[in-house]
Amino acid sequence: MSKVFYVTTAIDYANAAPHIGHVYEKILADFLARWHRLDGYDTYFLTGTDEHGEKIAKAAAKAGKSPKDFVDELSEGAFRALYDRLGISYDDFIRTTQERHKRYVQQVLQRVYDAGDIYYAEYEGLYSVGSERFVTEKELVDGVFPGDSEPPVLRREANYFFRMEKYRPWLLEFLQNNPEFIQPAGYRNEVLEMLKEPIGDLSISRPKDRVPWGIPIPWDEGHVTYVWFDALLNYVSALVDKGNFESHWPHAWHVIGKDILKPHAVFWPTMLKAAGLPLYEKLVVHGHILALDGRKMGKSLGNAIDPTEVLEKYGLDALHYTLLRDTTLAADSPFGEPVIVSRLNSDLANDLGNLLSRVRTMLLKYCGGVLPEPSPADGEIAREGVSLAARVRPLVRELRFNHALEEVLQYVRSLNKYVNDSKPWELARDEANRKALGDVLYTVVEGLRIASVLLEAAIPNKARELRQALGLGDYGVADTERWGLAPAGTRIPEEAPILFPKLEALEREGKGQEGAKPEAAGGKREAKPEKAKQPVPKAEPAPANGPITIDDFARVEFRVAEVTACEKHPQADKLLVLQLNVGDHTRQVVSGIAQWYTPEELVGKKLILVANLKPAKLRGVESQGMILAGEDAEGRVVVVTPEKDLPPGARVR
RNA sequence: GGCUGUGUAGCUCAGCUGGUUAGAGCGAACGACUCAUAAUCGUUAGGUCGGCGGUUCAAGUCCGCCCACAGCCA
Repeated sequence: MSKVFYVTTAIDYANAAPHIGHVYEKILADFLARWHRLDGYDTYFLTGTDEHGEKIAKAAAKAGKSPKDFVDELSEGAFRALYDRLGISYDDFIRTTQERHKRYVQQVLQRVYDAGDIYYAEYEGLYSVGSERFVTEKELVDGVFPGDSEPPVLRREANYFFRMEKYRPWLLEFLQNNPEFIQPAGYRNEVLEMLKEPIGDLSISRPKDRVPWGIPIPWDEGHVTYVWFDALLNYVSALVDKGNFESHWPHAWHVIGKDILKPHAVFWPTMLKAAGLPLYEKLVVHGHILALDGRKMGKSLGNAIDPTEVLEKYGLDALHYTLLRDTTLAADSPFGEPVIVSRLNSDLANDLGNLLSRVRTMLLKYCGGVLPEPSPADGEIAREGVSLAARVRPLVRELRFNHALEEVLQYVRSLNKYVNDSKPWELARDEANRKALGDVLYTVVEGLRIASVLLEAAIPNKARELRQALGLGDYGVADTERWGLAPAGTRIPEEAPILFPKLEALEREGKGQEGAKPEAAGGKREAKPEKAKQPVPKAEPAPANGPITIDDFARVEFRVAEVTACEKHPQADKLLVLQLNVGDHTRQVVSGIAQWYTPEELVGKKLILVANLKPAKLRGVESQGMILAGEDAEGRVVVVTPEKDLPPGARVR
């Protein structure tokens, strides 16, 4: 029984530049692809871009380009170029505007039509151009569909519909009988919930005169295929084109974001069923990447990570490793540069890179740069090493990538400990210990060989560099289950670059006060957090590093807040604890103004609150923000209040 | 409003089908060592496992209610 693995990512909608979320998903899929290749699977990895639809036609028109030129530039110039630089090891990059794809979509449409599962019907309703679908009154907020810039328009259309509802009972039963089909389980529950009620039929076409940019319906030139029937079929059309449909399709794992769960978990299986095609094997759903403060990333919020920038700054291996190590599929994960820096420095530079460095130095110094002949293996390190793959493999298959990597890192740490305990530098002082010295160094090299292979799917370039620095070649996962494959007598290179240079400088981000920034680099010195930094709110002489931009300013959220209650801090005589009414909710804020105000005189006052300051505990009491105050010539602190009355919660800008 | 999930040491999180003194990494303190990228290794951190009640010989681990947060749906 040969092992086959087919992995896909969602195809990216080519209407704007790629962001970190796109990158995250490709890295997840890349990890799976690389792991399975290393583990002896006949592996095929597909990614690509989704290039049809009204939104693209509009974006192209706005850019003054033809749709074709527009998507060419984004698909090749932005998405594919970025993925190449990221080392995404795709085997095929499909574009839905390619002939091979269009041909296949038409074939399948015709087949389903002939089978009677597609019908023609008229429909009238509110249509959101931004979201490319009909919406209901209920979904509108202030007359606009959330996320759109324009209100929906009334449209009357005749479209083709796919009889999706017909397959609902079948799908529900299938999912109940196949708990592993959608992973992680939380997303499966959501789908089961959706299927408890009618899902309706799926609109699969648009009139061509309105949306010319799409694949024509084969039996009706007046219509083009609507997004999902077009896009989803890429997973199959790419295989059919290369002739490996039969061999690979039944082993397909689709990696997707939770935002497109329904199309993949509901539309797609029913489409496949109607088309008489077998189902894919597994749906791998991931959450979203959030900013470090736990909020959504967005250009307008100014907290988005630019993938190109972090790639250049930290390298692809660190980016891959960190995104795999510090996220979970089951939930949204906060991510940012401090995470990368801290993980890069501790795991990759200190634990792994430094271990390579120390063993290389000793080999060069004590053994003339030649890997010594080892004694037969019997130690703990060898036993642990050869059994490591057996522990990592299931973790990968269960999509617990963070655990899989941590497992290997633990082994790396045990190698460092082994070196410390064995003290090769002492053995080297006495010629009588030659043999023991050689055994120790060989053991570490073997351990590193094993670790490098098991980490290779996450740090593809550096794993090979590591082995090259030891004069070693490439191995598969199975080769880590045997001890002693590093050939004795191997000569290691005299020179090798530092594997993971450490980052000393942590970018100044000016994130909230004393926040959760993992004090990454520099560490030891004198970076004492300077505790009890009481924020006596005196106009905060913000590090005047030149003027700030309007965007910087926009990140601060000021609101009017009414003091509803106030008391002295139980453990600090300079602090007051204020309860504030901020319109729709209340806040507790600790402020260092006890010398200037009594609790009584503050109650009822309206103050200005910095509402999005990261919460902090001051002497054990939580402070959810900060109030504005100024200081007069005598050093007296005065709180800021609105000149005329403003309602609690009103935004100040 | 309905459903699902989350809430464990300062921070990020492990803890499968209930069972020895609740774990790891990071950060911090102290110590050891010098082959190494001021790296590594060891020790220490005394956390009501969100709250209340229940089942049980025994509960972060099961049940009920409540609180907070998130997601999905309406």
